[in-house]
Amino acid sequence: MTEETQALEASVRKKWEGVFIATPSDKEKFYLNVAYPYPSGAMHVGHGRTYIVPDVIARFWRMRGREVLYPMAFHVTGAPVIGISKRIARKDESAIKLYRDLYKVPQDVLDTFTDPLNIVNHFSNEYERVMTSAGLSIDWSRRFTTVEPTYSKFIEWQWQHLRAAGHVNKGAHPVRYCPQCENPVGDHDLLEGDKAEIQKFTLIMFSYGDAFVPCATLRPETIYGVTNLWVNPGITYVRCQVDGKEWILSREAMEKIGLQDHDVKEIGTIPGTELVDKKVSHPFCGEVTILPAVFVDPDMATGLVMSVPAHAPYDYIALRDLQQKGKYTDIKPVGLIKVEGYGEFPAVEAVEKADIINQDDPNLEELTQTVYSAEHATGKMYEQYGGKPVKIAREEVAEVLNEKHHSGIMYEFDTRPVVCRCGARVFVKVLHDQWFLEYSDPAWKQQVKDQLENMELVPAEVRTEFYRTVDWLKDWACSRRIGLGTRMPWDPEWLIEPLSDSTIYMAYYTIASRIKHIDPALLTPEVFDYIFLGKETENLPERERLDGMRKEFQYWYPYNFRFSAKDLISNHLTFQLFHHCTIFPKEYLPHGMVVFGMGLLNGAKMSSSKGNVYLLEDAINDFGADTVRMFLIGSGEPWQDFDWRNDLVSSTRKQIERFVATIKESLASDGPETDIDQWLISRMQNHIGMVTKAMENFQTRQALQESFFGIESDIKWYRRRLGQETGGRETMKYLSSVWVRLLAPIIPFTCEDLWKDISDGLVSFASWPEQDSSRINQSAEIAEELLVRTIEDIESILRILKTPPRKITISVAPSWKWDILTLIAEATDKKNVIRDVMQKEDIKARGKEAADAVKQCTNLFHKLPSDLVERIVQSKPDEFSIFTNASVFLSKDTNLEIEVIRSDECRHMKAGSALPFKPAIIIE
RNA sequence: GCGGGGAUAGCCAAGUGGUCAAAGGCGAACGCCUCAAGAGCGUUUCUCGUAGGAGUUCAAGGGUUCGACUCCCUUUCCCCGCACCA
Repeated sequence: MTEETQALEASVRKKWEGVFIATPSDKEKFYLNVAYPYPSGAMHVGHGRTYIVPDVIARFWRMRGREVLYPMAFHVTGAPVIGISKRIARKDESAIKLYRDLYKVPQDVLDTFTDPLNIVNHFSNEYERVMTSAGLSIDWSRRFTTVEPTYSKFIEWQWQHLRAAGHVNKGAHPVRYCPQCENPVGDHDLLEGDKAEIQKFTLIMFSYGDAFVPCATLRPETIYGVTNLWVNPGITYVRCQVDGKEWILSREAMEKIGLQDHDVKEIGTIPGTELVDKKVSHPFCGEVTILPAVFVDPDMATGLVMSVPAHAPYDYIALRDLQQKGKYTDIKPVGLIKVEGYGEFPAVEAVEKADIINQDDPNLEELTQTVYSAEHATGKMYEQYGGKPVKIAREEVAEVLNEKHHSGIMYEFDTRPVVCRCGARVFVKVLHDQWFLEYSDPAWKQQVKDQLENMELVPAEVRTEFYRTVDWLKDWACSRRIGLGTRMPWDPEWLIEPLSDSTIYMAYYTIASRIKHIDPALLTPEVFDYIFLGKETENLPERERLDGMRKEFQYWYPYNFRFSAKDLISNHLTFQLFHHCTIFPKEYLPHGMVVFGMGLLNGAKMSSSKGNVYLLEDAINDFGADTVRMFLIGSGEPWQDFDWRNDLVSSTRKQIERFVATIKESLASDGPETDIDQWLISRMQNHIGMVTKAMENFQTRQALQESFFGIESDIKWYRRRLGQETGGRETMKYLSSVWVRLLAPIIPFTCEDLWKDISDGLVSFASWPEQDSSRINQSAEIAEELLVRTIEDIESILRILKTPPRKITISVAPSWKWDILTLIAEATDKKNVIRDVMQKEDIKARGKEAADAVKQCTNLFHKLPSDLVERIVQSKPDEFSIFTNASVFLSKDTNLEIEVIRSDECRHMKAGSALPFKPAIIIE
């Protein structure tokens, strides 16, 4: 960025200090907000777009005379910064590198990062500073963080309402858990296994004397087909007391079970070999033998497997291997499921058909999948086992087993290993006393769906995704042990989960600047009930202030639009609807949402951990804020993914410079007004209309295209038409004033600076240009259109002409050809129009010439844009005088002599081919 | 795997039945300007063409239609989400 730009931006920033503070007024309001950032690191250009797009919209509506509120706050609740501060405290290389080198945190500040609050405080300030330098017209007086006592009071109030509405309930919940960190771990905390899902196994308890041998299965309905158990003879199993009963299982399994809501105590060991050939029993399959098998993994579930050879390929293979050695030949598969396309023993058939040789065959895994999904999809239990579809039987059998036959649940990952960032193995742990938000509640879901029905969603395609998310949402565990945040008001052992505390804060913005002046201790639920719900209670404190807040809330709410990237559809954006529906009355429910695409950097995903980021501040320093803004806006519509490419940005800078030069030149212009001015002014009306419409629809890229390149190309033509002359004084003034205002939302620094030479006040608050239909000059536009098209044709001919040209003759079509075109254009029956036209006496009289003309005109009709045909047919431009008037220009432009004639007054054979709006061109 | 959204010229992207060889921007080439470079301006940028035209294109294949980038079906590939995490 040049020093000049730097100085300009600094001076404009000064002018903007404090001016974007939004205060309720007589004007209509426009309240937009964005998902607030979690300030754990520096902003990159991807964040930049997230906040710049809404800023463009905010600036647009401000200029259209709305009272605009664009607030910002910081989400500092949650666990990530705690991990970061720990890593920095223990001098973790990669963490320090990231913060010191990439985010450029000064060493003395970095030293304070051992306290997580210092991290978020530091970056909150950075965010505000960088956002300001990007020109965001944010009302900073409403800034807050989510750990301020005042905000916590607001959260407590919200949660009491949620609980009163019956949406918060207690339960147990399986989570990924790191024993070393003593904390649940999320995807981003994992070194390995981030795709692993928690599977819910049913433990089938086989009796072995007084002890249980638990086998874990995903298919409890197959218990009827169990012919034996599998044990790994190579390992040593443990005997332990689980909830007072003796179990035999692998050591690994014992440790896992211990995390899953069971009281576990080891009492001895038993080698796998000792279990071989022992009998176990279960009421559903009788007495079966334990057989040896090497495929049994002690680290998978219980380390003991029940065998259903009729329906499980692995089991069948293992059994076959033994039987081929002449052992256990009395064991026969027991079929229990009828499957389309298979006989009595699907697994047996599948294995034999696929020529599986032994237990190590790599195809076995896929084969198992095929058989399992076939059975799940179309399988039906045999009559003696209930006759129900597998899908249903599975649930029912599990239930019976749980209730009457000591079965339980064991959770296990579907892929392993799962490893925490700290290096330790991650297990499934069942957390007790978890609080849940019951998003599964159908009635609550319905409220959200009803609200979605009334909402404006941009782009329209996201609507189905929202509905699907609502359907798909299950209960959400909303309490945490670790992290920053607000405590559950009725159970202070727990913190409120960070996504759950950020659902209605848009309402808090409306009062954020005023509530700061009240002692948090006074902020009882009754206070918020009054502010947000208008519910009176006696002896409310600070009544005057509360009234002010109540008024302000009523003025701003509901918000008009919420902006966010599309990855938040499946959680935050939908959660906030649930919460709004519960807390607020109908008239305060959200009005609309705009969903953004994602950002790429030089074609690759932006990722701080991989170092593939470009900091917004660096971008602004390198190119200037307006260039960054214009590039981001121009790279795609908000909902499209965009790619920041350093190599393409610098041309944006040049475009802005070109714009500035044009405006300065225009303001200095003092020529007389000519006919062509009418055209330019007319075109401007067009652009104003288009830009306004695009902005109203959040099509910021379209708005930029129209306001920048659309106008620029008109100016090019205007200048070409003027030749050496200077532009008309008044026209140029008008153009400058309109153009600067149209671009002000996108490149506000540049426009603010230019505006001081155009009018008083700030362009940020200047009125948006109005389309003035009285200044639309149809005939001027048509005349120029005709000239442009004709020049294109002339150039096209000159290009392929080898002989040097001397003179151009333009021959315009006679009026009877215009009649033909008009008839064609106005005909309702386009198919038979040729015949109908030829019926006309005066046309018919012209014979073949007319027939050809009809054909050509039909052709022309299809080739020209339909709105243009309509306009020219209506106004019937006088082509002869248009070309005559422009002949000096044409002659200069082509550097050739120009003659304009009427085709019926010329004998040149080409002259007769003239058509309406497409004169014959004769170059000699 | 499941759900949602996509695939248009070197790149970004507009375009939902004839107006389309397909807007606009970027990039590139050439010309003008200049001592020169850059900027600026102009032209070109699927192929062919000594007259404004013709031919082949809009992921691939098939279909509907007088006519498809646009509607339907199938396939391939890409992006987003799949949860306790911001």
